[in-house]
Amino acid sequence: MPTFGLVDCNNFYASCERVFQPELIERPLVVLSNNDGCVVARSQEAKDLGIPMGVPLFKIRNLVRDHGVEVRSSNYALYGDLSERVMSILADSAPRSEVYSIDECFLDLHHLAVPSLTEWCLDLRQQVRAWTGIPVSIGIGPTKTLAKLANKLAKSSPRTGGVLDLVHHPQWREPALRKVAVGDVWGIGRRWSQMLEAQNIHTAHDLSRASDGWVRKRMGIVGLRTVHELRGIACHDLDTQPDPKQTTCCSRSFGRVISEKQDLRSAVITFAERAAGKVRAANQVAGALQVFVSTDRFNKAAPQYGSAATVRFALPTSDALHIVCAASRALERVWRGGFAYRKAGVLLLDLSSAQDQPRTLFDPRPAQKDHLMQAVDAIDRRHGRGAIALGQAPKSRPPAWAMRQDMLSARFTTRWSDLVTARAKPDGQSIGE
DNA sequence: TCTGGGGTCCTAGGACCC
DNA sequence: TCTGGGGTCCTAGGACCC
Repeated sequence: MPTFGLVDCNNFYASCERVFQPELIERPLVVLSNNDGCVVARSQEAKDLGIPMGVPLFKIRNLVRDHGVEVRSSNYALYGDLSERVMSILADSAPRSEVYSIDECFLDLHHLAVPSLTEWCLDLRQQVRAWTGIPVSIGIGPTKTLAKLANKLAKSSPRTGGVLDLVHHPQWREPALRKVAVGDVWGIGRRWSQMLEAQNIHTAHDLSRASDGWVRKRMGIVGLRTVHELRGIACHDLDTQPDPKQTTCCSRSFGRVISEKQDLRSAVITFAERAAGKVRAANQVAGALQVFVSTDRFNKAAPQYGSAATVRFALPTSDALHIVCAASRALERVWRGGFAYRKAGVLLLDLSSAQDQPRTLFDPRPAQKDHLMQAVDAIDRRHGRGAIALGQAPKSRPPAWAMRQDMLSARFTTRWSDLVTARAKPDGQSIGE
């Protein structure tokens, strides 16, 4: 029987913050989205206070004040780095693995010759914890969907010790399905959850017993796969070599609204440069570009406007000069004066590998241009993103559209200046700071 | 006052072709 | 009064994920 393991970091962003700020341990802690807008991660203590996922910070101000909740801005440099460390341990542990998200990894545990898979997973948990400081839970199932479900239960019931195996304990499968709400099943989002509840389907178990025909009609082939997976029929294999990306995006909400074309332009140009950098890092080229802008959708009093424009390149490119020029032209098409803009973004579309591009007889890409971009990328790698920018990029620092990040912790692992220092106390007894 | 960013897949409908 | 069938490609929108 196929045996999938799902390793999921517990309260990942909150756990990352704690690794280098031990004063946060056992305290209610939330991490915010960009612009310090919504709660995107919570420590267990914060969950216990009833702080929901995704709630805007201003709606829980009283809770934060009354319970001394610690608040941090998102620190993706830190989370990304710790994620890589966790994932490299996991990749070494199993013959095949799939990094599914910044805090999740599927493992192929099928051919693992160990006496007890549960014991083996408990050891792996310990190892990740000891080497990175990050706590994880592990669910095991005959399908990815059941591994996800087992993981959820492993995390929520302490007596599992953080590991639940539904492959070698098939008798636990039905009770497990009965315990999980239908909306918590992997692949069942808000809309389908509402629809299913209205049909008296409340748990994963109820859903697993729905008829194929009905599911196919109401939820399409995607929903049917989920139902089959709940029954133990694997529809999704491990994706060890994820397909190269088809699109890449760089977009932001601004720290405040913007009405000047020049400010919007500076944002769009910066996003275009960053998106171009991402595409070059993946050794890809883009066939087209889209710029989108919008006003503040939450401010019902203000006049609303949103638009997007697409520009196709004559030849696929990753050259920042081409991409910025195209973004600038696209902005001319979507810009309308008299609105307060809150968000903009640049999408690069139709990505393909930089290698297998057909060359044309009149190829307008001199090799020198490639060298210029390589130099730009090298400088950015050495001195940090944005160290070098096109002449069109913003001069004001911080730019008018800058994000709010008022509670940012240090880049403990990716910046020399942010390293934690350990120092022996004068009495020589203990290590502090 | 204050509400994230970056992706994937599927489906339906229209344009167009033979 | 009567007006094909089948295919592809493209796009927009809707569902989902973290």
